[in-house]
Amino acid sequence: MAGWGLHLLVWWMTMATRVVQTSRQKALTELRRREILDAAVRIFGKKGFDAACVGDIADDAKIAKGTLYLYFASKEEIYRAAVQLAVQELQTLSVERVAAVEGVREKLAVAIGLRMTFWHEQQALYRLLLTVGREPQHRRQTNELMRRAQASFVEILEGGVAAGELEPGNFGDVAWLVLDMIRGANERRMDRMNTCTPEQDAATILGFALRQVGL
Amino acid sequence: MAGWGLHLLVWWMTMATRVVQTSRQKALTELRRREILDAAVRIFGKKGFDAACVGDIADDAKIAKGTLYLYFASKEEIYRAAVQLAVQELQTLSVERVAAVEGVREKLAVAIGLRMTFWHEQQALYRLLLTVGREPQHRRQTNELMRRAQASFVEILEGGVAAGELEPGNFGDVAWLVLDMIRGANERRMDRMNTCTPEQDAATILGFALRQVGL
Amino acid sequence: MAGWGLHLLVWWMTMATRVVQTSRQKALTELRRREILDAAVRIFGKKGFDAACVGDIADDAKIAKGTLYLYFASKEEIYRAAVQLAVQELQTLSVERVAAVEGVREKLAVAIGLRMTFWHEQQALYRLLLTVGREPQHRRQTNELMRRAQASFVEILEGGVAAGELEPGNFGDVAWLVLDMIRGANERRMDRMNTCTPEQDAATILGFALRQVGL
Amino acid sequence: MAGWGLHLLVWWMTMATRVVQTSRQKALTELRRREILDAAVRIFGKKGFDAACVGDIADDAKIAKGTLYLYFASKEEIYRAAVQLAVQELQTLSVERVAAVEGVREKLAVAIGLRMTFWHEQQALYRLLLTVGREPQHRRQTNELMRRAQASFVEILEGGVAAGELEPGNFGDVAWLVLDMIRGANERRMDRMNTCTPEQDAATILGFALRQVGL
DNA sequence: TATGAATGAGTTTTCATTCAT
DNA sequence: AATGAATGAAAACTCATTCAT
Repeated sequence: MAGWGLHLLVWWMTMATRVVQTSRQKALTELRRREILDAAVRIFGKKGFDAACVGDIADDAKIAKGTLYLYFASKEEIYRAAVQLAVQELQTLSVERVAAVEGVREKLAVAIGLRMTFWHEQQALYRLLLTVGREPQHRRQTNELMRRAQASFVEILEGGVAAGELEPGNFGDVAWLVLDMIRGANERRMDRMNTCTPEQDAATILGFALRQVGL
Repeated sequence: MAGWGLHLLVWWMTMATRVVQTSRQKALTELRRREILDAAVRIFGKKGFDAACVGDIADDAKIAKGTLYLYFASKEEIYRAAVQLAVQELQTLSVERVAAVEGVREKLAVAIGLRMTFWHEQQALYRLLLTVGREPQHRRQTNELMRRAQASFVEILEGGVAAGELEPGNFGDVAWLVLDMIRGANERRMDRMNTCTPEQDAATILGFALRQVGL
Repeated sequence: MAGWGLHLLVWWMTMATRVVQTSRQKALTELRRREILDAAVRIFGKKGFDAACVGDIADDAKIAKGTLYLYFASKEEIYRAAVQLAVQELQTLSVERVAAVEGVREKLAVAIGLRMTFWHEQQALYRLLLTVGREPQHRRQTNELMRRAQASFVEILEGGVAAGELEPGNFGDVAWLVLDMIRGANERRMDRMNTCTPEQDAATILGFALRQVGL
Repeated sequence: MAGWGLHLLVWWMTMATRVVQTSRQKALTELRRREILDAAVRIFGKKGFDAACVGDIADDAKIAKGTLYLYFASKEEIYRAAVQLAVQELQTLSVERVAAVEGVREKLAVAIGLRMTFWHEQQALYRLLLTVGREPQHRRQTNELMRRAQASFVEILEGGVAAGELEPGNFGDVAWLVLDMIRGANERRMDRMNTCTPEQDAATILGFALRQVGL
């Protein structure tokens, strides 16, 4: 009974301060979404999509289960948003860093190195992509991300041709080669089948890539 | 009493046919197991481990749900058996075919080509490995299989050194390179991101590999 | 294929000797039923009615599951037959032994002592009555058995009145008293809450009973 | 910023109502648990442990199957809680009422009478103890309860010795006698083999008991 | 907006009974 | 008469999602 009276009061005060709230609200909402996604990445990465349950994510994010559904429409949605978020970050970072250096060799080194260290630091998220991302219902999204990553490597190599540093060639395959190797090295490190540092792996992969394009 | 004589006769004949029965029975049992595993591969491959339900597999195998449990103790068990079966087949085939040709170049070509076409023909099963095999609970088994595959490539390359066809080198990394690329090419074909034939892909990968070892 | 030819032959020989068989068959059938019931008592007694599964009983009886159903129509039926069998045995034995002695005191001693030792030796069966017999679907049968047992004690006591050894009284209650105590003592022994021998318990119960009827 | 002030106010009021909420919540939870246990007692008592299914209990309690599992971890747990609850109630009541009267004779009369009427009013629960309680998996818990009940009767009798109302004797057996008879009478009433009122039965049993201890 | 109790469809697994051989 | 593979109905339990507060 007292509960309701209080609720009404709160509601009234909320209304009264709505103008101030609005912009703050938006920021808070965004913050909450981030917290939830961070939790989701940790939990999905640890348990896989099906084995992870919404309650686990809510607990990890320190909110109630029902609250999750104020920010995301479904478990699926959470997954998709989590992946999107991380990949966008990587993509932005990559474009920026690659643009900051000169020469194919350097650009390749930066792009490969960034990917290796980024995923190394975001193991939970990478695991998520590896497992959940390969499941039938998420395949399409994952492929789209891969395609974009490949395109960015092709772009670097073609920039090299334009600058006269490189002979023209079938760069599509080389780009895939690089991505396949980054993925392999990452997985092996996560599964402890690989004792190199991310930097050493990056160097090896760069070496392989350069040899393929004749540098 | 004629009765006892008869009993003995019946007993003897029963024993006599038992041998026939037993072996026939065994064959039937083995057949059913195979049918179930084939169904399992199809269903797991299509839906992933968790999303696939035991009833789906039973339906696909055209038997009752309960019957499954006469042949396998659990869903897990079915998965493990399905993977084991296929991988054993590939491994045996690989060893045999590789031994049948001479020279590193040839051996590599055979090993890569076989893997590409084998998985091309067993797409459902490959999908199974890609998805289910990466889930946390199956990681260990999958890694073990990968490790064995890598070892077989290293062996081929070291055979080349022994035969004086190749300079010694760090073949471990090259072996992983090859496996990573096979995997990438396979996945892309399954996801229709790749329009080459398995044979063309195999050729590309062989080219990359040979360039890395200096042939 | 050979299997069928053999089966036909056996069938023919079976037909040919049918006359001889008939009576033996009956005896064999009865024997099998007994073997099954013995197994059932062991298994039901150990696990309870629901937890015991038909396969366990078949295994214990060293026959195939399907064969059970040639002798009994259902699990229920097996249970009922098992109880019936044992109780009939006890009843027959009791009547016989009680008739063999003279005097209320002696007859009571024999009836109580027999029940104590009988159930002590047939613990599995007793357990069966205690657990399964109290379940709703078996209540009626169990009650009928108890009623008969009570009647036999009343009969002994009334025989004493007729012989002038005892004053008339409400023997119904005393008879129940005796049965309740026998049951209690039996259960406690099975559950190791009681360290007396069955004979000591019988003596205690007899003492209580005699005091109640004024002997 | 007014905004922060508001937040603090809301936080404080939330805390303030939380105390009220919490205790109300607790009461509701306890209520639900009771409703479920009542339903469980009815259903278990009617069908036995195995035959009763969780859905039946949920239906009877007018909640969804899943809701049960918010209050109890398993079917087993529900059973244990139901028995515990009732027995605790009886035990408390018994101690209290027995302490309220003077003299062995009176104390015995109260203890026996209470047990007879309590179980008469709680037939469903008594049935539960009789059937489920005797099943192998619950034997231990049931025995423990019996042992405690016996001890309470022994205590009454020994109190009589201390007060000089009774000669010392082997009260253990007499205590079991009383419990065995209470049980027998209860069961017979439930099975309609007995037409006395609980009070008449109590009187009969008291008479038997007093005669055994020489009163 | 935040909560977490409630829901019920859906999952794996068991087992009494049947039936082709 | 004997077998044991096959069946499928049920059971216990889980969890994404909803909704009253």
